[in-house]
Amino acid sequence: MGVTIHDVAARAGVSVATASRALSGQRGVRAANRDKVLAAARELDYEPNVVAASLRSRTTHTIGMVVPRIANPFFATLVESIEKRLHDGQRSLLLANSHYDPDVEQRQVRALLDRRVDALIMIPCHREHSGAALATAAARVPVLQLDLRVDGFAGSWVGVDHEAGIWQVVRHLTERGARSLVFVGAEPTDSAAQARLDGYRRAVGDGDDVLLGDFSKEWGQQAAKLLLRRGPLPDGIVCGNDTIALGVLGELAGNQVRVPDDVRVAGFDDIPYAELAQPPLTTVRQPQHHIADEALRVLGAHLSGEDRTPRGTALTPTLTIRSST
Amino acid sequence: MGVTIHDVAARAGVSVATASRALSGQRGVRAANRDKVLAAARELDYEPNVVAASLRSRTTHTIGMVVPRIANPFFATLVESIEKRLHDGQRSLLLANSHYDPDVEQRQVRALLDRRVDALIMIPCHREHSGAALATAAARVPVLQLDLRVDGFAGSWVGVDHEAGIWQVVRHLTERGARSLVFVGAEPTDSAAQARLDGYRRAVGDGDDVLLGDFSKEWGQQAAKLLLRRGPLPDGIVCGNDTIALGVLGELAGNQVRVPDDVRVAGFDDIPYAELAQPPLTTVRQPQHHIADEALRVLGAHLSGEDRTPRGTALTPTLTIRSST
DNA sequence: AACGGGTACGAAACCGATTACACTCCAACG
DNA sequence: CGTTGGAGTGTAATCGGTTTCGTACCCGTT
Repeated sequence: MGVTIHDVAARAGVSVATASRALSGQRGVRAANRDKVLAAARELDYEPNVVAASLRSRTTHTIGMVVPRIANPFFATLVESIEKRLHDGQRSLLLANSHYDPDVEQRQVRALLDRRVDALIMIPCHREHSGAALATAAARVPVLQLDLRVDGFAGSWVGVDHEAGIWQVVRHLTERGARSLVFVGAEPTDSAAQARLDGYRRAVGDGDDVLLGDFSKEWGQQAAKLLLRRGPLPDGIVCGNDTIALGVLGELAGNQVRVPDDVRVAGFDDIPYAELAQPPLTTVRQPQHHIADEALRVLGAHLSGEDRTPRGTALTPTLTIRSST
Repeated sequence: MGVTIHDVAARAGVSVATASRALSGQRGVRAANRDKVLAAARELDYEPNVVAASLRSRTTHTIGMVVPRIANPFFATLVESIEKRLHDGQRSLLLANSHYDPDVEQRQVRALLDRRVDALIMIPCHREHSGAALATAAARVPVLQLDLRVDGFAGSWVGVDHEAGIWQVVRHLTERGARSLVFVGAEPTDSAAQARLDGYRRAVGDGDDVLLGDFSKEWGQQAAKLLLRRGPLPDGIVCGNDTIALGVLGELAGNQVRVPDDVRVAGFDDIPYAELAQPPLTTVRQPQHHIADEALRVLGAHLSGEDRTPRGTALTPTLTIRSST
């Protein structure tokens, strides 16, 4: 069952070695022979067995990717971009979800390494606890951290400058006349939460007002309730991401608070639904396609062995101003 | 480089055959030997080479999945559910994106087959043009269509009863007193678009009013503009999916049309952002986790060889009523 | 004519597991 | 007491490619 390279070689009247070389496009094969092999392959409808090739050549043309939550539209867009570029380069994507659990993440990394992926792209779900998994992976294959990163891990990373993003938001709100601000973010268990919080604190200076939960719409709703109960609203609410911001907007709308008249609200990420919110959400756009491009550029350099020196690349996000501010 | 099963066998003082049997948990190995092998494996930090095992055993413990668009939150949730269940069953997921292009889809299917996936889960992007890819795949491995399906293809399918969903929406709107309805859907290139359109036409009967574009927010906005320009609004707008509905809501809000007072709007899918819309969107909830469960149940039966008879499973979606109606 | 060097090619080793097959041992059975 | 049968084990074949290595050949130099 199944046509093998032996059949192709036999039909072309050459050895399997020559057939292999011809099929993989190596030089050192006379044009006439190469054509015979390719013709034979076509006639027999030959489908190379990638598994066998992987075993001998020790490369699977497969990249592993571990993501905290596939269903998060920001990550999903990133996955889509990466997958497209891999497919264009004849590689495949083994995708795993960590569910924001470092233990699951560790198991997923192990599973991917067992499958002998050529490299690993990881969005580490925890600033500290993702370190172990990342280290074991890095000992075997090139590893790239995407978007998030692990504290003190000396490996490559590609993402955006979260601090700069928050800085832009704060400046924008200040220019619009906001005097009092609140930051509704997430506990800094991952590096983005940390960087955004740091960015906010540095931008605002003393007397900063900060509420921390997680990156969910539920937390946004809850935080908005808290703010409403607490007394007079601030002039502006800086949210740790768009999902929180959407939760905040929803809760405010339910309480007849007008945005941006009564309070201005801004998010982070520019997920597709930010634009569709009522009012459309001012947010910080992450250049996901650039991130994906850059990620595969760096990873490609690591894979080809040209340049294995760890490299951190921070792209600058851009403020997207809409009517919520 | 790397510990092989030979090293483990040598250390345990048994043959590689016995080591292999012990490690894969087959019976026919004396307990004492099994323990020696497992101990040796642990001591040497043995990592089985899955690629070699796949070559010989002709099974990769890998499932391929082709999705029209990963970034679509509905599909992303489905992918996440499937991935979780596969991981629990020690399998991995090779993910591919077709970008709604049957040619790309075909190439992706080929790539997955080359990688010798054990089975294929496919959300076929086109009612007709996806048939060829699906057929070539089905000739080699068990195939399951998810959510969408190909006309006239006699293979298994798991999804929801789209017609019943639309039917529920129409009845709900009618009960709320809506007399005139419009359907804003997508050209029926995929089976869901087709089924939802059919469902609407059947539910409403003659004199139905239908606008067809694609499943994007942009089309929703455009359709809303069209309706506004056209004259008096209908009592209710039935949207082909939530993304369209969100586009419609956005455009209406920008034109001071009140929902649900002036016009009621309903969507389909219940993506996470449906709840966050202003007003929160009435929609048809697809039971994605049930779909994933059922999908893997059917696929599991096909894989184990117990039951290879094609099976279509239509789950019933449930209407989720929110303030947009 | 002898030699050096590069190209083309085939035979065979190799990647690291699984598994077919043969064999031994021992308990159960007639 | 011989026979049967199943459990346990090892040897070697096998999966289907890639890659190493040796050889043959060709061409240009000395």
